[in-house]
Amino acid sequence: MATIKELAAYTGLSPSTVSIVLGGKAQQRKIPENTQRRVQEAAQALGYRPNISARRLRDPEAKESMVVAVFWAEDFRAPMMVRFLRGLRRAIQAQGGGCEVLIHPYTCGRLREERSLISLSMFNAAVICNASAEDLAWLEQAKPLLPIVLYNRRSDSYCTVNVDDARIGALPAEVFSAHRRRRAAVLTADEVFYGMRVRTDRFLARCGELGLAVGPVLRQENSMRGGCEGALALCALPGDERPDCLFCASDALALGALRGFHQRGLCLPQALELIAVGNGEREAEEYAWPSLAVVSVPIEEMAVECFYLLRRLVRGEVRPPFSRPMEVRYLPGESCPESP
Amino acid sequence: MATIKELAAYTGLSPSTVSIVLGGKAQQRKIPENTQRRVQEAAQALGYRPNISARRLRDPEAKESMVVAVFWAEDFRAPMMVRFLRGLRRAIQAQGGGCEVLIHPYTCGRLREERSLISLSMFNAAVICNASAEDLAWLEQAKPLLPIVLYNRRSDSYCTVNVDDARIGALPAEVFSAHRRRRAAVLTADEVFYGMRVRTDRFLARCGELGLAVGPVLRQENSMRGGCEGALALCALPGDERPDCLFCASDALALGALRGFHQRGLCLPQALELIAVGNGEREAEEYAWPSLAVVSVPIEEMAVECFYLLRRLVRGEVRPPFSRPMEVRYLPGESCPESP
DNA sequence: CTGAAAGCGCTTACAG
DNA sequence: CTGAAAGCGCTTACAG
Repeated sequence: MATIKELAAYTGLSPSTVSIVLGGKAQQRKIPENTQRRVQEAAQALGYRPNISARRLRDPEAKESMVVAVFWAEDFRAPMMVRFLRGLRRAIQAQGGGCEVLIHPYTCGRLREERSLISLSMFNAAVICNASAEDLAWLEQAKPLLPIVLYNRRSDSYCTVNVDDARIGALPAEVFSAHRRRRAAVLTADEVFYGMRVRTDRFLARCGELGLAVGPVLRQENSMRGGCEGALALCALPGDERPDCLFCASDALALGALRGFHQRGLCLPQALELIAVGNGEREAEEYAWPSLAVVSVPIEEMAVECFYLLRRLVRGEVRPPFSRPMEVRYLPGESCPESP
Repeated sequence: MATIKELAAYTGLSPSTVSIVLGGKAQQRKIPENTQRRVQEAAQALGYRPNISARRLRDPEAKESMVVAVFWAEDFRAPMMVRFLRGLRRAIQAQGGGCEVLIHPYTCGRLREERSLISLSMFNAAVICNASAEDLAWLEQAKPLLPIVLYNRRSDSYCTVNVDDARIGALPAEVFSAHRRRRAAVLTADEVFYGMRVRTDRFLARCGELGLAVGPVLRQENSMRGGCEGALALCALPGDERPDCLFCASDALALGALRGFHQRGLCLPQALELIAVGNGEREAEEYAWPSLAVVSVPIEEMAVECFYLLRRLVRGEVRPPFSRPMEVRYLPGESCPESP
């Protein structure tokens, strides 16, 4: 990678002149066309690429601004990143900017391979989302030296922003019970983090407490396809094993399940009430047919809190571990209406 | 913002020692606990925040890596960013990494306010997505000095990656005509860029060429809500004005329309065939009920091409303007099956 | 155990 | 019109 110094040597000009031309200030500094051309040709010939860090180091405006990395799993959870970034953006704008967002997609379970978390020279702080148990274990031991907030995970040594997973599981059970449903089923996916298990377990336990029978707990790929297959499997059950209410672990599963139920002519909510964990776009839930009843995960608000927590961490105003709990809300929908 | 030098002055230590402690190398350099504490306390007291640019400037690994900014509109198009980032990530991984992605949400029409495009000290190159006519006009005149690729826009002075908007409009007309449909309608939204108008105009023109009557051209908010309202409006038309085929300008509009048609008990594809511009997640199209027939916009592949073009631009291997055309594909679905 | 010095690549007064 | 010098904030040999 050529530097300005090298271009200077190559052209026989000084670094100052080269810098002026490359910075687009030739006009105001009255550099003749000819000199400009020499510089441009040299840049082309030597493959010059400006060093952004060096430029930034000199830029007084840039000094105030900090860089926050968002680690997000590059799997079925990718679409949820939109909601998170929306919240993050909101928080940054609310403080008048001054924060750049660096996206770091990563493979779940391989957070340890992300050198940037160790090198300390890529960003000021990081929000780590979607961490697996392995990733968390590594974090507990590696202890990166920069401010970190974990999104929707528990930790004894980091700052975290959390939802109450037990509540997410209990709520649907209570609604189903109030609606006098008799047999509940669960449509979920591989438990990529501990909270998912808590949701399912707590749903089942609460059903038990309320006298609801619990039908099958189906585990499918966390996608619409998985949801659709799950629904078809439920419809294939013999009549007495068929549930009349269903807890879906994600919007994707639920939306796919709607298709499966349509295919089989099963009528919601009459034959089956459905409540999903609302982790997708609200509009997709509302304009589904039937619209989805959800226990809504406030992803945008959680992103805002992640940012605030990070800021307090950077300023030394909070010391980890610290957990910021967030409320989940139950939003009825046609798949499980308020007054059935 | 305190610097290491200031911490050194404050503690009476040298900048070297402070740096060693702050870099987490106290152990290996045998700095006594006590000195460490002094440094940490000073950092706390003075509100020290490391300057990432300065660190990066010294990091030999970081030197190779470049920073690409993605400008994306923070409006109804936000969800499409997921597909774009997926493609970008794929391209970066294919070349073995060495590229950071900076997300720059912006307000459409206000690109001119993005100082980072002028300052040159924030990133090496940029992909500008969703630019409005105003934004494009500004770009043509302001001519930022860094490598820029425009996503899905036309330009006389920039490199661009494009789909054939005329083809996107013509294709559905041809399918409807082959299916012997008689009256076509359009459900679209405000034309936030020129290509959208081309799609609609070309659809209408092609219908005319093929002898298809054209019913109303409805303009709604580009969202599921808008789509739903559009569908309800279509159903409210008197019988002889009601279309039997519909071209939707986006997946969001189409998915919302499906709900509207369900509400009115309109049967797809019998009563009405529907083809959408496929700009959303493929899975949402396939698992809709009925599944959507789409003219698919290859967003991921376009992102890959944006990256390649940017790389060639950075290396001086291509000179703007240059347009990379991308193929669109027609994917039948239940809303407009191959053999009706 | 700690410090003085050099240098990463760049830009900007300042001087000529 | 162009160049020599200083300095942005940091880390790392090197010396003691």
